[in-house]
Amino acid sequence: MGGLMRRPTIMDIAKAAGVSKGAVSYALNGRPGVSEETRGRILAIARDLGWAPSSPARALSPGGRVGAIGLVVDRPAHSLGLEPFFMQLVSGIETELASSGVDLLLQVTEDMGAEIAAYRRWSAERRVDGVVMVDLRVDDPRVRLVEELPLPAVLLGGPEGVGSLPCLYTDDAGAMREVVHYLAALGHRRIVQVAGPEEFMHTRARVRAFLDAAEQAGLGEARSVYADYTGEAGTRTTRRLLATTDRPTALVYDNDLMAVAGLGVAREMGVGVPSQLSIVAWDDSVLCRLVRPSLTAIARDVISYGRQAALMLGAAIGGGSVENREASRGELYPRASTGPLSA
Amino acid sequence: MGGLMRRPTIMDIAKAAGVSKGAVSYALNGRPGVSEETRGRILAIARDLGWAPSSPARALSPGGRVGAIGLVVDRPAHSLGLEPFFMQLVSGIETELASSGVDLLLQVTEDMGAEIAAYRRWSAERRVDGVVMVDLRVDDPRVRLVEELPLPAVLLGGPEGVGSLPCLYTDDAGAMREVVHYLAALGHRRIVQVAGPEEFMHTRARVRAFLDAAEQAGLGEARSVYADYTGEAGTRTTRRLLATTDRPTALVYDNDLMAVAGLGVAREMGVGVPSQLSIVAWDDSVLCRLVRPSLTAIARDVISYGRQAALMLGAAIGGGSVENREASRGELYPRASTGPLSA
DNA sequence: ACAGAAAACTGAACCGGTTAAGCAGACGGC
DNA sequence: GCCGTCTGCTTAACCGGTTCAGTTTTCTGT
Repeated sequence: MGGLMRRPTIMDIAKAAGVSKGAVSYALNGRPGVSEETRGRILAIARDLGWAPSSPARALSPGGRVGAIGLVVDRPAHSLGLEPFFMQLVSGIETELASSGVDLLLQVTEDMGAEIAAYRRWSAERRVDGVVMVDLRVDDPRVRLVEELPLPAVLLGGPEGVGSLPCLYTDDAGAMREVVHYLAALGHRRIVQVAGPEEFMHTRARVRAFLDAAEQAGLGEARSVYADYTGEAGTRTTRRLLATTDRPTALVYDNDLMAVAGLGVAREMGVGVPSQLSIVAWDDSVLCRLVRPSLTAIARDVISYGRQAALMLGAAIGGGSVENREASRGELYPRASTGPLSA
Repeated sequence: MGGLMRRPTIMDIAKAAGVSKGAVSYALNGRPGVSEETRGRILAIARDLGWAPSSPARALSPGGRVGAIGLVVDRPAHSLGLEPFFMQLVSGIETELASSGVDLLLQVTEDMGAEIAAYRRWSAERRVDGVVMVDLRVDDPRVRLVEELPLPAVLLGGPEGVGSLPCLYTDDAGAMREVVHYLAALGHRRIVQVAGPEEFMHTRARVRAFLDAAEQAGLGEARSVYADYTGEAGTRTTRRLLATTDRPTALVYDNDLMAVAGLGVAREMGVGVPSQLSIVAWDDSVLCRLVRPSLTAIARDVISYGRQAALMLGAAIGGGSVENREASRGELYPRASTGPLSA
């Protein structure tokens, strides 16, 4: 059940050093108010005792931080496990937090209502100092909520629709244009985007960029269909698309999971990849490299994306006003799933 | 930067209700000491004010809980994103925690040293009330550490090597025997297990069960090779195994990621699945269903695994002594990747 | 009507830190 | 010699809850 020794407090240190607990606090926090000699003695005792500051006690002091930030991931649990994006993001956030001893609270919810409840509770109960929000939506109710809550936040997405909140955004439109031009250059004319949920802002941006770029490239028959990022949706949608008489010759998926599902369907239906169908996945991952043929993908540096988000949130928590930032754009990695039509 | 209104405290409620803060505390916690009428009034005021208890303040009181538990995942970040197991586990843990308002702290580390440091810090700083530990190792240093720390814990794994800590274990050996018998019944004689890292206890258990069952079934040439769960390891190992003259006719992978990688290699090398090679994956996931051919897999109910772990940890935190439990065993789901040899 | 007990509530201490205010002693300047 | 400042430390209040020990009020029994 664990050791019995009471955790040492600054009072224990004070007694051992023969000073008051105020002096100990000054010494431990590197503030003036104690002589260097006393400070050294106190630090040594603290080390010997294995003292560490009580996070709740710190948080309780006026102006104190709880030393934790929150992240809510609102995706169906079974699809989530497969999206490397989130774990990578978590990983990136944590590398940044590690140095400052800040922890990450992760919550997986099944709907937006639960997500909103989580922010409310975290703020009201003082569980976190701030939150990173992902999957920005059109008219996102979270934006207004968090704006009026005492809860610093950084949005991943935007820069439109973020209200007064600082955001970290990527040039999805630019990356999408690159994809379309690449496919056009390979000779594809009937291309379809299997997009994410319509309510996501980044879906909007990508769809618009896809259609615009296609039109500009003279690909009249381009269109986008919405799906929900799950493998099932990828399967269903692809099956439908490939069953038409004038089936598309290239498909662009908004996440890797749907792309892999699509690849499976093509194989099942006897449609050769890339000989008869090219496939591009958004968000690269080991997954794209593991399947055969390996998938051409848009890769972004999600780890550094997470790090930057954590950095910005740290600044926002610190109280400064934070500038919006643009993260590095995704790059296209051509692999075996794309090519010119043959036969 | 967020609303300006100060968070309401029980003192605010006390003033509004014209009682002392002690009375408010009794009322809010459903304890005797206030009349039903006063209690009702206080609750109404609390609701109107949008009051919620300050987590740090609660934790600070003698015997107070911080209302959070921790989970450290010690896997390389890039492979991790793909293992549905962890997200499912997180998801399961959280469904159990949700009702009691307990939060989950997630930390992703790159090595065991960092993991141990995390437990130390969490315990010393009172960040969590307890932890769930996964991937139990042979002579696991975490066991002794956590035993002597004031830090309730539940281990996923065992029941050997868990010291005095409560654990939740699965009958991996039984499931493995089922796999071997299934393959033997299909006529396979040269089977190889691509196992996880040797230092994991569950790897040991599975390897032993695999070899024992194979011998019992008269499959003299069965053997196990260790890998590290990453796609790269799956690729490399499979390539090596399939390049031998007497190549195996069936491979059993210890996780889904390596299995998918193996499938890719087989395809690349022109080895038909399942006509010339059968593949079984441990831990089912959407991934196994998405690739073609779909992978035969051992599926466990990871969500309920997580829930049970959370439940046990809750009991351990509560102070009771917790019985070890056996979680439901994984079941074999035969799909398209296994079959008798043809040709 | 009044003692005694139970119910309702108050006041204060406590958890473990931070920090403003106060105070004694050393030092420097003139 | 005295005044003022600086250093080094102590005291005490505060954060927002919980809880124990009392105190007052109300109920009960005879």
